[in-house]
Amino acid sequence: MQLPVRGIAVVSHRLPPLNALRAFEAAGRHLSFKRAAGELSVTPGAVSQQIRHLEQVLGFPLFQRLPRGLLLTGHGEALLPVIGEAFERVSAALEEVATAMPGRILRLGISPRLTRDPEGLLAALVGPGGAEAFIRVQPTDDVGDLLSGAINAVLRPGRGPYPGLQAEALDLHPAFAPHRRATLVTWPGLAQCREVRRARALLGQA
Amino acid sequence: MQLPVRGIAVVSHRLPPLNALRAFEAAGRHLSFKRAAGELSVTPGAVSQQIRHLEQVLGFPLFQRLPRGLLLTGHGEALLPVIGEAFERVSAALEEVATAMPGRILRLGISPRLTRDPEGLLAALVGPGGAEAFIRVQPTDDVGDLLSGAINAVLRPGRGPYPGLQAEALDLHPAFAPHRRATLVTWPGLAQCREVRRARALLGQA
DNA sequence: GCGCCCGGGATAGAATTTCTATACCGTCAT
DNA sequence: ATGACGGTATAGAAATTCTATCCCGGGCGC
Repeated sequence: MQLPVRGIAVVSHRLPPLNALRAFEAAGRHLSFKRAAGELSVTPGAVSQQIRHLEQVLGFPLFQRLPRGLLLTGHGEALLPVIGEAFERVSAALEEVATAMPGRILRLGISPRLTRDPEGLLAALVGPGGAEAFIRVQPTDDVGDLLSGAINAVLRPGRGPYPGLQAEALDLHPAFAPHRRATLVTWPGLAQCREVRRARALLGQA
Repeated sequence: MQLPVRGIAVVSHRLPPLNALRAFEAAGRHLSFKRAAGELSVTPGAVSQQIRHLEQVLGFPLFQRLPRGLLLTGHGEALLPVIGEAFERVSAALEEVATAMPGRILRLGISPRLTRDPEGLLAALVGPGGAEAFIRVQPTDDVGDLLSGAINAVLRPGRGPYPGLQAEALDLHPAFAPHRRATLVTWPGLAQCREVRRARALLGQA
């Protein structure tokens, strides 16, 4: 009895490469491989490759490449809402069920203008043990670090604007005194995930 | 600017490993790693590993393992319909848009009792060129070949039953004369995909 | 009661996929 | 004219996925 041969594209389900769909969804939402890469914490080359491969599997282009950014083709426009909603529903269901995903680490920048000791402040907020398991802070307020994928969110003074990003004004926890307000900036694709919501709850006033 | 470090599980989207979700969906639908493997054209060990990894990422079990087959846990039951529907929607959208996925090959068994020359018959049905691009026939009516993943569908005389599989009675194309009816058996996860539908249209009476 | 079959589990290593690093390109702003 | 920007291509590294093989416990047939 012959088992399936690797290396040829057999019909194994009705789905194309799923990681490539994830890259497509993020790139379609941002209309930018560079920004999708930042959100997914990979390099822009990785996203470019994934999309190129997906287009080959499907047999048509999904994007029209511009000098700065992308346009969706008709096929791309037809697919993006469906893929986006599917991922949204899966993600929401997992958020409901998976109270914690051990091993997932939120890399959070905290502006040096807000505290000189981000790790100390974090420890003060969460008490001993606990939250370090899901968050890792570093002293930066450079949105460029967020865009490049070096961090996943950044707490910084100032209101923005932050085009293409999700920014939320927070009333800061008293531990930040004398600072009272700041903005938590993250990727739209991460804004609703559990770790970001927990961070928001920790850093803000209850 | 520090790019993301490989090897640690960073928050990169709200989704766990997508291939593992695919394995979960198939295993959940069949309540069997073995049958899921058959549908996905991988080995049962691959499915077992994928699910085990997914359970580690999520932090809880999805299945209760039995000596013969599986039960879904409460978490597994909560997730399966959502994941299943999400994949269904994605798949349907892709079926709508992707009129052909170059490179996808349907491995079809045709019973030697229906024809001694399955390739010749296939050529007669499709005319020169064309369909070979998506279908590859071999002379077998062994449902075990389907179950093991060696083929994706089988055309055979007889009505079944075929528990856990999708079976459809066909009025055969006159090229099969004197045989007039047969059953096309495939996996439920493949039954609606384009290649299977095209095969059904080719083999049956218009 | 025993032996065999079955489906899941574990592990080592192979194969494939995904990613990074690097250099390149064309366009745009200065 | 030049530098910055975002996409592209490629080689090779790293990670993921898979296969092969052996093992296990439970169920079933004899």
